[in-house]
Amino acid sequence: MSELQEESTRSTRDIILDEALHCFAERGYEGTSLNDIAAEVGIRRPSLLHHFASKEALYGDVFERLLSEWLERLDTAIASPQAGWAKAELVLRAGFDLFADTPDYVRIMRREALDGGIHLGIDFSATLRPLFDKACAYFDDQMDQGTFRRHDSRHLLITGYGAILTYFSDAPFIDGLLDEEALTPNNIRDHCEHVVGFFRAALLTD
Amino acid sequence: MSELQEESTRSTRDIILDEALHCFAERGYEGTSLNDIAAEVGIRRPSLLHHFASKEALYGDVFERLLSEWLERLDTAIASPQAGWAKAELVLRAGFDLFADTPDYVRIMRREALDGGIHLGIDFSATLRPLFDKACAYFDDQMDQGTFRRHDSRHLLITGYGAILTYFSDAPFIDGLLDEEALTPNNIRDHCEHVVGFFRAALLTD
DNA sequence: AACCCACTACCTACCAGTAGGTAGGCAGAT
DNA sequence: ATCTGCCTACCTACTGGTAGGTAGTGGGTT
Repeated sequence: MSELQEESTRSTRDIILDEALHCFAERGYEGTSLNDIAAEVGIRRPSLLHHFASKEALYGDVFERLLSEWLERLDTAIASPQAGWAKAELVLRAGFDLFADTPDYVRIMRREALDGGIHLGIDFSATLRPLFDKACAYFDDQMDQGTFRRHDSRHLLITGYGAILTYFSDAPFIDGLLDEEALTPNNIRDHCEHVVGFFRAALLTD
Repeated sequence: MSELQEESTRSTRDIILDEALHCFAERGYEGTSLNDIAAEVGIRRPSLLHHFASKEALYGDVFERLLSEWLERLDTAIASPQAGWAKAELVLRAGFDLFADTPDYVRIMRREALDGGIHLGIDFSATLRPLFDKACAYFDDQMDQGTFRRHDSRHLLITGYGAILTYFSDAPFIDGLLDEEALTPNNIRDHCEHVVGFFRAALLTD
């Protein structure tokens, strides 16, 4: 009931964007046909192409929403006035919350990383690059000060990126390893606590 | 010259398997057409279908080779008689070498994890499950003995899996972050050393 | 009030191109 | 003479995209 009401208030364009995100995340760009998306929305393919010029344009818009939302949420976390481990933990948890809220984004992001961004006109690693460099500088600074144990900051960040993202992107596979659903709130929290504890142990010398 | 000679000695079937692996890894199952593979081999699509009953069958055979090779190489590493951190490091490095030798396998594996194994009749997480459980038992044992710092062994392994695999699977994306090619021997070695050092710092209390 | 006009959102019908897969023929090796 | 490996020609199903038509809406004008 409330869902119907919600659908009637959301614009068709937004509904299409949401369903397209889900389809692309689930089956990839090539694995998703415009018919699939249109069917999910409840309209015909030509009607969908009335709102978006082409499949590529639709995909581009989906990805643009992703990047802007991620940048916004991560930027506010990074801008926090804390320092030392407290700040690293805060950003780590912010990233975790972000991914937990938008697992479809994580999966589509990973697919794009796998494909090297061929479906997008833009080079999206360039978009995330400033964030990456800022984080590198922070870790280097903390390691210079002796707050953190010495590691190669760039490889450290890539390791962290992989450790967090994988849990969400490979959820179907992890389900099979854990014999339970990876993406339940409880299991997400457990994995978050583990990663935080793991990074704390690796970075702090106490 | 030597490549031509090599191609003439390898059976057509093996050449097809190699090219299919590469195409599937690069562009995914849906993103790869049988024409693409056939063209790479230098034959027509119907000739390819003379060797493999269908696209699914070909993909299944590619994946079967992957799993058997991985299991074989990891099993020998795991069966090593060492103990404590030495053994963990040995397995870590064995995994790294394995992935560095077969980056196409890593990418196809990741795609399958993303898709939840829909292209395979088998549940491949079940195939890797015994290895996973064995590794869990080892870490639990070491942590009980106090050799390693206490962590949740299952989440620890998933974190490690993500940290190592991501570097290879997302290489195109990481290229953009590092401003250099991720998969050069030098950079692979650097990342390996980082991951080993990172895990050592997280697991050992010294 | 009645009419007209432009506009939006949708539809059916169609296009060319490509997908995976099949049928049948042909050349060379055993 | 058979078998193997490849070929061309063809099939059906489906892809992204287009053409053209049709309801319904909202604002002016008469």
